[in-house]
Amino acid sequence: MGRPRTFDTDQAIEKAMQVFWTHGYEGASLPDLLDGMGLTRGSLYKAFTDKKTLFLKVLEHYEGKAVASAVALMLDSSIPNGADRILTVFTNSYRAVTEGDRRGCLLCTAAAGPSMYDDEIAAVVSQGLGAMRDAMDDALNASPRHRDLPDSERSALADMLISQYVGLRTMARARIDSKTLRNAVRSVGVMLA
Amino acid sequence: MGRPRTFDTDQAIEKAMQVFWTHGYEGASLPDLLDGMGLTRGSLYKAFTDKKTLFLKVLEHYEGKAVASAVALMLDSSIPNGADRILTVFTNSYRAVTEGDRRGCLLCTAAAGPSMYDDEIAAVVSQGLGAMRDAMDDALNASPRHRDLPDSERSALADMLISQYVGLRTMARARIDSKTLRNAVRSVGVMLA
DNA sequence: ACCGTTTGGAACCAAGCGGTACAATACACG
DNA sequence: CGTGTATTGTACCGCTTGGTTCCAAACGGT
Repeated sequence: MGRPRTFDTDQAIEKAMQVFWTHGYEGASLPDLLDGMGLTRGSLYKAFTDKKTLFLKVLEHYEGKAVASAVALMLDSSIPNGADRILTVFTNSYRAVTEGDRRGCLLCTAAAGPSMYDDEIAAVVSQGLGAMRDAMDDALNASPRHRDLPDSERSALADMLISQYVGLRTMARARIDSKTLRNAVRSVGVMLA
Repeated sequence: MGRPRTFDTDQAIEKAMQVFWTHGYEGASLPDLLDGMGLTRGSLYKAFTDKKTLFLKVLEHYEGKAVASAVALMLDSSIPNGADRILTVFTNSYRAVTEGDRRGCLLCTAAAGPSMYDDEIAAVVSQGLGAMRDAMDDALNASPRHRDLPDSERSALADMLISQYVGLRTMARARIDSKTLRNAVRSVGVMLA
């Protein structure tokens, strides 16, 4: 009963994700979101409570999409060497830049911004980055060169790789020269080889 | 002639730097700055024109201080092995966290934020990170293990290291578990050793 | 002592923010 | 075919933002 929604919720979240991805959390104003999502204030607040709640939904959506696909790639046993899987994630990040996508990673941008002072947002962001890190660790376990490292050392290497990932995507957003990014990825490859 | 300033300009910039460092550029409101600098709107705008101009001065101040000292460390020949100098920069970043300083690096925070859409700010930030990168390259030239690498490979390693640095300091700001940061630094040490 | 300049401080400004209230609207159901 | 209910669009809210203006007070030079 009652008037039915004229928009699809998931689709609206997807569009909101694009806006937040481009502008960041605090950089995305309500008008930006309304415009990008194609709905009005009333509908947005009815469906998503407020901006922060919407952002949390968007973060979940991002994790279920971008993060999950990176994680899946790193667990993909059709690439036999886990180090190659990790390198592919880095290469993909670089290729996004060459294809004109300088938005970087939504999680990494959020991690750097003031929105991290909010505990709920911080928790979701940390969780997403943690999932990436764990997948890297698993991938290292499928790498001949790293499989036999002591657990603590392999785990530490995963920590270094997630940090490297955050740095790379942050610098992509910062419009750092793409040669620098390319070389950074190349060196990751050399290090893992 | 005329009434003299009752505050010291450099000191005011130093205080402004603390505010920007903590809150980031867009996160620092005028009241935040006025409060932290201990002066009023009239004085601030008379002395520094506007917020953005003040931030540019602050960035220069930061580069002349924090960046310059990191660069100096990486060129310090009293530490014979350049790789050790680089690792010290990373260790120092980690130690800042253990000492309760989660503000990260002013440049890295700016790099991730929307202020990078301003060309003047982007230029100064890129220049600062570039100075760090070049110093890392120089330090690698003073490392037995890297001195004899082909130029392109050593340069690519410097690109990877600056990216690693940005990632580490971004994650520090993002309140990522300090063990993760410690392990990332440890792995950098292993990689360079 | 006076004059000119520049300060510090508060009042003020328009614009933009996130968020709310409410009337008009459009559909499902009895 | 109403009637009820949820959604929609809009006008509006209070607050904060960065930035300007104005003036009395404070000082240096003559």
